[in-house]
Amino acid sequence: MTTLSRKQREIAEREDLILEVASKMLVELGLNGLTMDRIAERIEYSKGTIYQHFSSKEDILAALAGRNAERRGELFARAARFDGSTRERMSAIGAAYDILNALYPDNCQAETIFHASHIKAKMSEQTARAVREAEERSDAVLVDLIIEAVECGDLPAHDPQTVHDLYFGLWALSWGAYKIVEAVDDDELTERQFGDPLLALRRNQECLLDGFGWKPLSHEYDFEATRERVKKEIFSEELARLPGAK
Amino acid sequence: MTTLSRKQREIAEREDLILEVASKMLVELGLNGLTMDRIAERIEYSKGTIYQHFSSKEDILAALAGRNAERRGELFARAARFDGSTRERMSAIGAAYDILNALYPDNCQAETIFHASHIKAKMSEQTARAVREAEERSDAVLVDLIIEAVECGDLPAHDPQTVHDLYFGLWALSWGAYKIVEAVDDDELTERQFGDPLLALRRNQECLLDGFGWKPLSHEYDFEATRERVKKEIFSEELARLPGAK
DNA sequence: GTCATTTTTTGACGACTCGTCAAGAAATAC
DNA sequence: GTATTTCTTGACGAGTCGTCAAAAAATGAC
Repeated sequence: MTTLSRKQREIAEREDLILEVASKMLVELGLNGLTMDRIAERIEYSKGTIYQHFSSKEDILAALAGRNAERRGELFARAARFDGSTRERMSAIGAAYDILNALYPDNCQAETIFHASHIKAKMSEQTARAVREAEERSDAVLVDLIIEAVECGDLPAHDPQTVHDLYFGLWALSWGAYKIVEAVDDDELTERQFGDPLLALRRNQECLLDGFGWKPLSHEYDFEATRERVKKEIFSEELARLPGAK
Repeated sequence: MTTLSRKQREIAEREDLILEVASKMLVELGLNGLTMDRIAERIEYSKGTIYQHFSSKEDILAALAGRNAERRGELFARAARFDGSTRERMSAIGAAYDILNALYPDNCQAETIFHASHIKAKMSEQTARAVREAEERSDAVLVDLIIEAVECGDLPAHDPQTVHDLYFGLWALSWGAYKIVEAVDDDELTERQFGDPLLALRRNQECLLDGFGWKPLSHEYDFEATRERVKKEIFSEELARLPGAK
């Protein structure tokens, strides 16, 4: 019994190792730079062993994407439980998204690559569904909070589409902002006189919510202070693990 | 003389042909499905000939990206000349972006892939610069309009960062929205009960501009009507070329 | 401890890709 | 009609993915 579970532990550990190495390699060298031989070399197992864990390169991508979606769902759920107005809780989810990107930038990129490339077509329906379900759990937190805001009167909804629109808008804005930052080189960033894009994102999120009329509006309330509270009260542990934090 | 120019014409035509075939193949089969041998087969020339036009697969991507940025710049410039308030002209640019995506979805995707993958690293600085410059020309139209709106008082700017923030926000929102639509499968789209994502994008754009206080606000003015005017007065030719238009 | 059986690991292999370049084909010059 | 230049070709080396027979390790029986 102990022998068997030890073996299982070893297998699980190796799977983690593969994913860890793969996600770093992906960011370092891009999708084409991520090769099975190279992974095999770094984990000091042969290629055949990797194929016992994952059926293909795409399968590794899917595992990374799913893992990231799981984590996002967990962070979002914790953020949504923040003690404050519906709008403050939405800001908390914004903070959670920032933390996810700060803590696991490589896995966030992996999830994007998984969706962007024609990778899904190459995989089993089962694997694709697992990723999708994790993403749906994460999305549901956002949608539920918007619905709650409408129901309690914080967010006016003359139009039944409002919930969907805002959900889509926040997603597009936040995800788009992070992907732009990744796509644009560092030297191009300074060349185009960008300031802090993450600060710009926060301001745009608040303006978007203001535009939808979600109370309290940003000039009536200090949501930057809320973000600071969120970091302390909910994500202090995660922030401590951040490279920049000392 | 005529002989030489005929030859040059042939070469230019073949270059167009390569790019056309490549962009379609890219959307159809993804970045990995786009192979030099396959392009060669479809254009009925050998691989070596392709390499006389483009130094690598990445170089083809860069050409597609540059071409798309050029076209965007032209469409944006025309939209910015629309006869109306600064905010109406911004909606016109929104319409221009929609038209670009509708007319050349493959090239829009190519530009994204160009930025997303680690492709830039594999190219000559010169080629990368050409793409960047085309993109800067396109961006400048947007930024100039925002500056104009601040100067004429339509857009309040208590903060000097406003111009940059709004530019970044509009970019992230619009680009993010289109990429989400691409990334999500059609069946997933209905499964998640999405409505029309392009309508959702327009509403979010208006709400974002409202949130920034850009006059006139969307409840004071019918910007959907403006979009219709823009389509008729500026982009009627492009719209006629759209597959859906009859 | 030894040997048989099962499980795990390995890396050589076929099929495919990129980019090159010597040799062949075509166009041009004389 | 021939010599020269220019263009085009596809076989090639290097590198990739995923497979699978054979080797190695772990397990079980005595």
